[in-house]
Amino acid sequence: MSQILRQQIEKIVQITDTEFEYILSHFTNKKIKKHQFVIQEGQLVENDFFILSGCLKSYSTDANGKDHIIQFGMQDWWITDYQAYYSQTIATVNIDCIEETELLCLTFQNREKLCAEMHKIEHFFRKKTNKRNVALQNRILSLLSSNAKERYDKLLEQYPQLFQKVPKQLIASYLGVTRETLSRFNSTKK
Amino acid sequence: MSQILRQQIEKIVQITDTEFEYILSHFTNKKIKKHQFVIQEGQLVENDFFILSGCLKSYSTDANGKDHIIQFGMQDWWITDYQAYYSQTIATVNIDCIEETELLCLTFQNREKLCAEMHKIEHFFRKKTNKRNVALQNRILSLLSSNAKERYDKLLEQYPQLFQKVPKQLIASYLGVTRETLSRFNSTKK
DNA sequence: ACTTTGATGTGAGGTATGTCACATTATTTT
DNA sequence: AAAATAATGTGACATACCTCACATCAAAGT
Repeated sequence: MSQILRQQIEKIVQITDTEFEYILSHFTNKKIKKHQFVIQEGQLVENDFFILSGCLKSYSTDANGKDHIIQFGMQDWWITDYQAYYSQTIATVNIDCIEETELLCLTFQNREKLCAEMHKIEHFFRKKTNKRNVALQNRILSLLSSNAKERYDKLLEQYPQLFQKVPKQLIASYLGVTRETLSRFNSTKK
Repeated sequence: MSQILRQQIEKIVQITDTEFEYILSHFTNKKIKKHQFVIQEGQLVENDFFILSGCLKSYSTDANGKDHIIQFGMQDWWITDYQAYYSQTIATVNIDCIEETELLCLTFQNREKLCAEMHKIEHFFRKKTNKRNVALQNRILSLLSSNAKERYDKLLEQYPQLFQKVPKQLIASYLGVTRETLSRFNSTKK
C-alpha cells in the first residue's frame, strides 16, 4: 500500500529500496472512520498526511457558521492545515473523513529531518509544492473569471472521480456557491 | 541593491559572501519602464523575477476580454507566470510594469542548477514556495467566504503600501469585483 | 501650459446567485 | 425492514454585484 508513496516520489526523484525504507520509517500509519476528524480547529497540527485510500475534506468555518471547503483529499494526495503545519501553530481549519481513510502521517520534525538529510527529498517536496502553487493559482483564476456553472463544469471535467465520492453540497461549498444554485444547473440547460 | 535578495535569503538560510556572489552570478539585471511587458501571453517564460524596486502586475485575459489580476509585485517579491515557468512552456498570462521597475532575472536552468549544487538554496526555495502556498490558500478562502467589501478591507489592512502604487481599478480586478462596485464602498459606509 | 489619456464617481436598471421553506429521495443506523 | 438522518430538488422572493452611460477629476506626454 505504501508503494503508492514510493511511486509518487519516483515520479520526481529516483530512490533505492533502502532509501525508501528509511523514508517510510519516518511516517506512521493511521486508519480513520467516516466522519472522524483528522485535524480540528484549535489543535496543534503535528502532521502532514499522505492519503493511501479514502477521501477527506479540509474546510474552514466562517463567522456566520458557514463552512467553506479548502481542499478535498483522495488517494495519492497530501492534506493538512498547511498554514498551521508549516508554522507549527494551531489549526484554523478542520479536516475530516468523507469515507473510511488510510493515511501515512509525517510530522513536521520528520519532514525537516528528511529534507536536511536527503537532498533528493527536499527536491521532491519543492517540486511538489510548486505544483500545488500552480493548482491554487488556477483555482483563484477560476473564482475570479468564471461563473458558478463554468466552475462546476471545469471541476467535473478535471476531477470526475471526486463526484463519485463527494456529495454535491460539498462540491458546491468548494466552488463557492450554495447547494441550491448548483442543483439548478441540472434542470437549467444553458 | 541586490543586497535585498541576500537579506531575503538570509531570513531562511545563512550564506557566506562568496556563496552570495556565486548565487548572484546566476541572475541577470533588467530595468523596465512603465507600461512595458516583462512576460506576454504566448511567449516562452524563461525567467522568474525578483523585484529590486518598482511595481508590476500579472494578469490573465478571459474569453470576454476582461482582465483578472493574479498577483501584484513589489520590492522584495518574486513574480512570473509560474505555470509556464515551472513546466517551461508558453505564458498564459501577461506581466507588465505599473511603474519603472528593476529586476533580477533567474532562468529556470539556473534555478535548477543552483538548487542542485547548493542544498541550502533548494531549502530556501522550498520554504519560499511553502509560504506562497499559504498566501494563495488564504486568498481562496477570502474569495469563498467574504463579500467584496470585506475582501477590500482585508487587503487594505494587509498591504497598505499597495494602495499607494496601484490604481483602484486594478485593486478591484485583483479582488474580483468591478471598479464601480469598489468605488461605491467609499460612499456606502456599511 | 495644453491636450490627451487614464482614473474615479455615480445613477438607473439588469442578472446571477443567495435565502428560506418544504417536499422528495437516498443512505445509514438500529 | 423500519426509523432516523443526510442529500437533493424546486418555488418564491431578496440582494449583492454587474453593466452601461456619462460626468468629473488627475496624471502624463508634447
